Amino acid sequence: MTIRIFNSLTRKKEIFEPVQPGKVGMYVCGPTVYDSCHIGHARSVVVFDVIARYLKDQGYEVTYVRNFTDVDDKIIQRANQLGVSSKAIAEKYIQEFNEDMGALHVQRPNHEPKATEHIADIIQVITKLIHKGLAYTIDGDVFFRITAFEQYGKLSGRRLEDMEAGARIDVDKRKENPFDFALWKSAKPGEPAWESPFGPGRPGWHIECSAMSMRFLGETFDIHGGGKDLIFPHHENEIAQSEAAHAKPFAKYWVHNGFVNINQEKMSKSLGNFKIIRDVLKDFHPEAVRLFLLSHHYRNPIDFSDKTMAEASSGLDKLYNALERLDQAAAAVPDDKRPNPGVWEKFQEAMDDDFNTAKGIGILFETVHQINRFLEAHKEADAGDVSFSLNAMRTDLLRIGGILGIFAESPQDYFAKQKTLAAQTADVDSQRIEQLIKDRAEARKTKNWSLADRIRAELTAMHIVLEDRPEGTLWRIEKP
RNA sequence: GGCGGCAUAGCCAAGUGGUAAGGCAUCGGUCUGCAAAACCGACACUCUCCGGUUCAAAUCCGGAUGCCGCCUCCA
Repeated sequence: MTIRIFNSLTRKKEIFEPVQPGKVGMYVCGPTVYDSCHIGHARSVVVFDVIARYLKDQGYEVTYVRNFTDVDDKIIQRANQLGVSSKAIAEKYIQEFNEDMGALHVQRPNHEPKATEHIADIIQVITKLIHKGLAYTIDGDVFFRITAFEQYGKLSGRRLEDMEAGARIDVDKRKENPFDFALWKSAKPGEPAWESPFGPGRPGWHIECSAMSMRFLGETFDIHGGGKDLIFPHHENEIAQSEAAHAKPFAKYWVHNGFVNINQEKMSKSLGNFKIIRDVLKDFHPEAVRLFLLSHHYRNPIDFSDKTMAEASSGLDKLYNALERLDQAAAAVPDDKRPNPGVWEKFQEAMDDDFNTAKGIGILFETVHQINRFLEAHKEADAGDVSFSLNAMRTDLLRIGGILGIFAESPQDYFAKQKTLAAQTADVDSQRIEQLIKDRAEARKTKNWSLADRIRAELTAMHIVLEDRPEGTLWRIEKP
């Protein structure tokens, strides 16, 4: 099996060949922990979660590292506003992050380093850069000298000359070049600081990833990931620091995920259209969120809205329905572990092509369709060969679910949870509804259909939908 | 000003040379006292427009139009 990955560095799909055969080192930029995580963070984390899961499934020994930036201007600012320590802010939001991602069934990386726990590593890299003449010190600040790294701009595809024309930020006049960036920021009153050979201070943003990736993955590793917005300047600067310091290639494959828009608008603080993960999870099942995020190719932008989420949610219902039918049909049959040639292989093919989860999900639905057709055609059948293929289908379905991070629940639990979710979301007088349903049940018992229908109409006007089942009448809020 | 991306049915979306996956919605059917849910079936002679390359293009090249992102903290 050959995996092909779109490499942002070359802007081409390339055949994936890890530095060490059979092993994958993967570093993904995690959040700066100064606020709650939004759906955009979720996308990045879920996308790389799936990539890690898939590589592991394919037999690679994966070392997955995702950092927390826990010292930074925004954290300090937030801490000062609230009158607490930066550390307290960072810890609060790291915990929130872990809760949110846990709720989304995200598997933990092998290492989740924090910048503040690797100050020594960071100082070491900076020292090396200074010794090599690639960085310079001014009043306790240390800057990287970008002109000393000839290939600067190779990831983002921009040249220094072009950028200067568009620069519209206040330039620190002390710097040799306006695009030189801080490796170390000298201590200021009220800010966290560490001792260093260059004086007390704290690390700049970019250097932590160079230091920590080297600590856990070595000087050259396989996959470096993050959101598209990190390409410049963050990843560009990481490359400059790391390759200049070690004189070796940094990451082989650069993988960047696209943005999440909200109702076709860019999500931003100023527009006030941030969607916090915990709010989304109040309305939707975590696996519906995953299915939504993975229904689009990871490099394309996606639009988050009630409509698109509701669609993903319906889709997940359909998948769980099929699983439930399959469980019932296959219940009496001994499990056969033989793989079903076809379904899993097709899914694998999709994933091998730059982790095309959207295509993979299409295959999932196609399979569900086949299963339903089969079940319809063999309603009475329980013959051995028939059951065998069902079992194999089920195995494949669950294996695919294991990559996408869905089907973690039994269909029964899933539908129970969906119902609770719907009831919580809606503001209804459930007592009154229950009473009306009781009245209708009476009417139906005496075959008073006209009264029964009147009650149904009344409930419909209240946007309540009824489902008469053998075990009783269920009700739910009409889907928007 | 520089760099990059995208334009596929009512909507979402996959598809980088071989004759348009999948989902949602809609319509028809099975089921039901009627419904709902579930399932089955139907649903793009065509991929923004114009030109070119090719036996063959949604897919490659050139141009036009429209939308978006990055160049500043940002997943």
